[in-house]
Amino acid sequence: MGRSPCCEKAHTNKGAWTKEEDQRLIDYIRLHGEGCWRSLPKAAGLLRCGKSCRLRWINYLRPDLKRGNFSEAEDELIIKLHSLLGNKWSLIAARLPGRTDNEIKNYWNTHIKRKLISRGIDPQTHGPLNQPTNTNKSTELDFRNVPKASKSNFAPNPSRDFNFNEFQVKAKAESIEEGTSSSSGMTTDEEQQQQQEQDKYAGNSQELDLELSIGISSSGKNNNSTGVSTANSAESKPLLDKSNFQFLGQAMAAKAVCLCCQLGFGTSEICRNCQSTNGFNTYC
DNA sequence: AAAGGGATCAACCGCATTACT
DNA sequence: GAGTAATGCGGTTGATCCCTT
Repeated sequence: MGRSPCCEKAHTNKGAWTKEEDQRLIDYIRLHGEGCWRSLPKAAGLLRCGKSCRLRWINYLRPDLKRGNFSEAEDELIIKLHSLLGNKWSLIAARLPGRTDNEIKNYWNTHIKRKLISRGIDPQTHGPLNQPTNTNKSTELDFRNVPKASKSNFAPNPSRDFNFNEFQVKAKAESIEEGTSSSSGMTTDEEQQQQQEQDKYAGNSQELDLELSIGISSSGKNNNSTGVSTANSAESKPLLDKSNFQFLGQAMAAKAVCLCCQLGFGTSEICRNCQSTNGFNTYC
């Protein structure tokens, strides 16, 4: 059965908001607060659908919004967050106070993409340009492509978290190593320049403490305890729901090796933190 | 001054997920 | 558990601005 429309389209305004509409929305939210967007337009006397009101408030009218140009630091932060999170604009926006997901998305598409391309960096993969997009390595876990995050259940488990930054830095280092293999057809000078940009970029990644972490459940008791989270956010949301976790599990199972070793902190299939009993390995 | 084209950004659309009954 | 409503998110569109010719 199809879903009913979110609003009575025949009786709603569309397009740009007028000052009067803005004021009505602001006044109403000041009095009653956010929430129940579906009933808000009627209550506020607006001929708009709830979605439209919500978007207008979040992206434009909210008092805590920071208007104006993005700073260089914000640029770099967005790039780094995007390399970690992909097009999860809402998650990225959560780490940039005063900026909205829509704003960041637009800014990415209009400015940062070009900036990265001029640096010789692929905006989607954050690897060198002209590199085959297929990163089909069994040991590589690409969280940028996991399905949309779920809001349910998957609380981080600090005791078993690993540092996502270290993971990312290693991934960067690997991609740079590949970039040096001179398969791109660039001249040596171009390669050197690109390499310098990438080195700078990878170096910055190390400086940035995003406190992004991934937690792996150590017991079957609570299978909701696994997730990637943005740990320093008051409203941090886990990135992995059940299906994502399945993806993660598959990726790890693709090569039976412990997490430390997957991340390059160990040299064999099992590290000192793993347990081996009766021929079965329990990976850390 | 006008036309054309690219850049920008607010707003919309459709889908996914969650909450509720 | 199934169906429906509400909300949130990411991709896309379209109006407007600005620069170049």
